[in-house]
Amino acid sequence: MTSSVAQTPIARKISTNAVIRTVFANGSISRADIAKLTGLSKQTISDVVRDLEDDGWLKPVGQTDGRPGRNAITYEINARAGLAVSIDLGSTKIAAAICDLLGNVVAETKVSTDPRGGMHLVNQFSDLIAELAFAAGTTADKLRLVVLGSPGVLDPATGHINVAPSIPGIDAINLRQVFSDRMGIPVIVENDVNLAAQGERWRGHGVETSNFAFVALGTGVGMGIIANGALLRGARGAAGEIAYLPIGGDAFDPGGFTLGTFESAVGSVAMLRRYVGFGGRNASTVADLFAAFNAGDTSAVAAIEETARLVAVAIAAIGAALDPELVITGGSIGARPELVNAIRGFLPRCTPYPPRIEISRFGNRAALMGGMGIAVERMHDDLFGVKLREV
Amino acid sequence: MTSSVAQTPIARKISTNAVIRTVFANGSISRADIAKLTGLSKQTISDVVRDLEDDGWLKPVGQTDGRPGRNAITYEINARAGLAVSIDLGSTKIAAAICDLLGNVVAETKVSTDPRGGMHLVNQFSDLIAELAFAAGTTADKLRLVVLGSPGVLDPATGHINVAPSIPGIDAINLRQVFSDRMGIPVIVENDVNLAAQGERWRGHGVETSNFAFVALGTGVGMGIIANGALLRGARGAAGEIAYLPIGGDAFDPGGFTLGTFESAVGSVAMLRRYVGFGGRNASTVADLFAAFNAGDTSAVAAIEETARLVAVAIAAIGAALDPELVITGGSIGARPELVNAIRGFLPRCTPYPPRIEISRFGNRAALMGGMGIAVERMHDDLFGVKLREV
DNA sequence: TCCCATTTGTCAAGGACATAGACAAATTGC
DNA sequence: GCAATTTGTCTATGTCCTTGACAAATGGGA
Repeated sequence: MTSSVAQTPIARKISTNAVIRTVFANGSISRADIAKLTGLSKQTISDVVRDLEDDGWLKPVGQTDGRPGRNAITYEINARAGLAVSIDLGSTKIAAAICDLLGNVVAETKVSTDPRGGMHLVNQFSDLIAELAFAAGTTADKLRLVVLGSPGVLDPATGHINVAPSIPGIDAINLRQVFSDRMGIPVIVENDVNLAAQGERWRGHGVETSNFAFVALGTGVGMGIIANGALLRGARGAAGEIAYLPIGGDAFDPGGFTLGTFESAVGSVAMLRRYVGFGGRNASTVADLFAAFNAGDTSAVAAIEETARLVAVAIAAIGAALDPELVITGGSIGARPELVNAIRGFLPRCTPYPPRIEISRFGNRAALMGGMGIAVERMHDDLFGVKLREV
Repeated sequence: MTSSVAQTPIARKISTNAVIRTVFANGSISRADIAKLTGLSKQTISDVVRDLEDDGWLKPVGQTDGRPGRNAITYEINARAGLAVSIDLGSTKIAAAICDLLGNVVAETKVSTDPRGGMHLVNQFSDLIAELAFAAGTTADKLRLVVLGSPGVLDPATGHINVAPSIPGIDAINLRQVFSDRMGIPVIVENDVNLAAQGERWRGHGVETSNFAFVALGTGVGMGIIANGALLRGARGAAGEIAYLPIGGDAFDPGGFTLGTFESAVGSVAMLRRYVGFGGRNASTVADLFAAFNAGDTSAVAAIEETARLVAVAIAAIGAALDPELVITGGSIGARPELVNAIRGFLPRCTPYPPRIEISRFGNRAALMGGMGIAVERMHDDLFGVKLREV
């Protein structure tokens, strides 16, 4: 960066941004082609590319040839110029990865969650990051950003995790603040299902659409919403908390009220209870239940069909409210094709405009992917974004 | 505008935008104060203000005095420099208004809808606009934009109204295109409930919040959603079509399926049928029903309570999906405080985080207000907006 | 009444950034 | 080897913004 005295930085910022975006979109490209694509003059492009190369963002990678005329030097993004961390905090496992400016994974790992929770998790995160940095051939001080996915409801403004029943002590500290202070870099905290939705938007089934929902079905249930191309968090960060949908039970029943009417009806506990209720005797886990289903156990078939019926009604409700083009399912139950096929069967019978249903492309890495997507996007914004002065 | 050869227009555009926004936010203001607020130099402000005054956007209105130092000339937006039309097309009435750049209503009227529909409506609109323009002391060719609110589901991309059962022939033509060609200015078509939500966001109960829903209850039911501060339309423009919520009946019942399960349970027809079912004999209209309620008719009380209970469940479902801070109710039924108070009573018993409930500030003018809000916003964008080149 | 501090708004000089066009350098095809 | 083509730099020019000097206008106090 030229150390200008803040004279007219905006024009150069816009030009720089256009150049970077063009290189991102086209991969290896010559200055002449950048000029053609951006509509800026050759001179301006040469100046901007020189600055970007001096600062390490771009690097020359080769030459054109085979066509008449002088050969051009081609440039690429220097992917290593920006590294960030994505962490998916689960109640039993922590997954973490380092990715570069282009979103390539340069190191990834997975460990058991420290059951003591609270500050012990912060220690675990920073150890994990040091290991990953070493594996990636760099050091932690070269990292620019951490995105942390966590279960629970969190305040969109402060990042404080208000409710996270499955992880002890995490709502007692401001995890974002503490972790950020420890690392010395910004930390973004986001609900894990919201991250999964972002992951699908970034490189999964959601790349083509701006309106979809990610529905996670497992021990608990949750939803991440992409609307108008952006994550929808709601007023208190509780958008997509479909555990409380008044479906599958009496909304005024105090039991369903506290646990969540819908979660009480379709969570893994409910499925197994339903199986037993139908006379099933061969399953004590959800995996057993699906095995029984595939073996033709009529109680298992009935339990799964009934669950699918309720999920279809929930998707109908979501469709009436949000009109998504697509619903992506994930989680230990939501990723089962047996269930999803059953849902696909019920859906057109309870809503006139059924959305498409797909199973998550990333399985249990969806939240990790989403964190990387957010990290890459945020790095681009921070490094090359054009911010108009707020009046 | 100086007729520059597209050299570096972006910096001046940004400065112009900052000046205009500052004058909008502060009303009558001097150039020196604009400079202080924007952080731009006095010289730049003088240049920009001169251009804006030459082009008619700003006008000098007075002088400061009473303080030491030379008096400053104060400037204001020339509100008349931009006029737009808002039309609310209903099945029985058409409301229309002309507003200026500041959103002041300069002419307003209301007529019966031409029952022949289709092209006859386009004729009616253009006649109406000519009348309004005359009343406002101007002519139709001075108008910049029309915003038209209509019932029905419309395609966000083309503006074509796909479903509008209560208005004949309107789905057979591309109303936006035909009307726009007739008027020679852009026409924006939007669902009327969406417009009502925009109206509340602009100058109603929604000014303080970025996440709320407008629920219209009347002959039919509908919802407009403001999420992250913007209207949420969904993939097919059907977001908020809560007629199809699987609440108040069996979602798999073919009857409720086609008409809409929720609408079949809480629309005005359903309310009156419910009243009769409870033994009521003194109401043939919704107004009668509320009169009977206020007279202590137990059947009316039961019918309205049951309706409120179902609406509360629907709001619980919407809350679980969207987490709005506020739900605004409107429409002939939704505007009744008797019903809304009953809803307020039920809501905390069926959801742990009940949103606030308010009755629309604008009654049956909500959609008209929303149209004006969109028109003003769009005029600002068109006239002073900064558009970066799309790479 | 007069003078001075204060504020407004213009003028002049200078820097950053963009464009256009000329031109040298490099490459392919005949 | 030469012409055509393409790349990338150099030069000239113009817009836009900033800073600092300065004239003009005003209120308050001696």
